[in-house]
Amino acid sequence: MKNITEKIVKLFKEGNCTPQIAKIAKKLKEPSTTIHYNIKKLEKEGAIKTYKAIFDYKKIDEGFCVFVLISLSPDEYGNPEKIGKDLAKHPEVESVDICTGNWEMILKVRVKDQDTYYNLVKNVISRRGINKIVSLTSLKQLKTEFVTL
Amino acid sequence: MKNITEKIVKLFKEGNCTPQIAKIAKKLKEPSTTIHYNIKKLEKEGAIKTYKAIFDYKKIDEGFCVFVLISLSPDEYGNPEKIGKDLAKHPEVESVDICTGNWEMILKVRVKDQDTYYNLVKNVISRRGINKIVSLTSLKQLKTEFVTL
DNA sequence: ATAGTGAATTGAATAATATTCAATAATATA
DNA sequence: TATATTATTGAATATTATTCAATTCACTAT
Repeated sequence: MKNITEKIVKLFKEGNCTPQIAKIAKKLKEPSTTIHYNIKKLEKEGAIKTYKAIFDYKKIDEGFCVFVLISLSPDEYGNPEKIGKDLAKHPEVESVDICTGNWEMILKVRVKDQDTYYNLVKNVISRRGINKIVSLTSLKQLKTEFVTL
Repeated sequence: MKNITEKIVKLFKEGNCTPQIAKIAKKLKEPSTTIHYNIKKLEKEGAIKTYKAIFDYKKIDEGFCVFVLISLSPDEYGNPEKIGKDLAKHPEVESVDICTGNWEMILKVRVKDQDTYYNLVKNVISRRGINKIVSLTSLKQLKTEFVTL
């Protein structure tokens, strides 16, 4: 037995999906060529970044979800994007935002369990330039990525 | 001219996409029927919730993104999901999480601009049961929904 | 070990869908 | 009003998903 599902999940996280033009056409009661034209226009304008799958993360071994509020050390205020882009490279990181307020950065992270998260904090998140972090663990997700669970 | 794009964007937020089986098959060098079988299995197990589009939100008039940390009033501690599910109904709300720590709930919200957000806070987020909120406005998004921008 | 069971893989045939293209219509611009 | 640009659409084609049946694989109990 090949373990294909893991590879599929990985591909689905970033894309490898496509619009259902025929179904959209039926729903909107328009010709499929019109829908096709408008979708391609949205893609060319860059309004649509990609098409991807949304998961029940518990079922793909990523049930532990944490919001990480990050306070940067003052010498990093001038270039928060450098740290942010580094953190964004990690596949466990769902989102990276540079923010206003008491925290300069917010991560949303998905891992298997608390142990895995602890290792991520030690090995990835704790680094020079990061002054303080507050971890808010999600106990229950009611909606993600605009999809109600 | 019909304004179809708005309707398409709305449909794409929750689904109306589908996997690209042929392309995945080529990437993984497996027969497309094998890929098909494995994807359908993931769907039946409920591991895949839906297939949808990811946007450059600035280009679809949702450039203002805020993380809302919510403190519930003590009489709501027993049933935070009621408020959460109500909030999840609103299309501006990308995610709703029940959390540990100083805040019992975290929202991620996307609207057009600060004015629209102000109205959302007044009309939707401020309600009985919500004790205190802290809004962390995203100044720059480096990664969203696992997609690097 | 091995027979038996259910699950996974796969090729061939078919059904469904996206895409291309050219014609027309609508809108914007000068 | 004339002209250029953009949007809509039907018909033809290319691509892709899906179905089905056959085979292989993995696991369990004897």
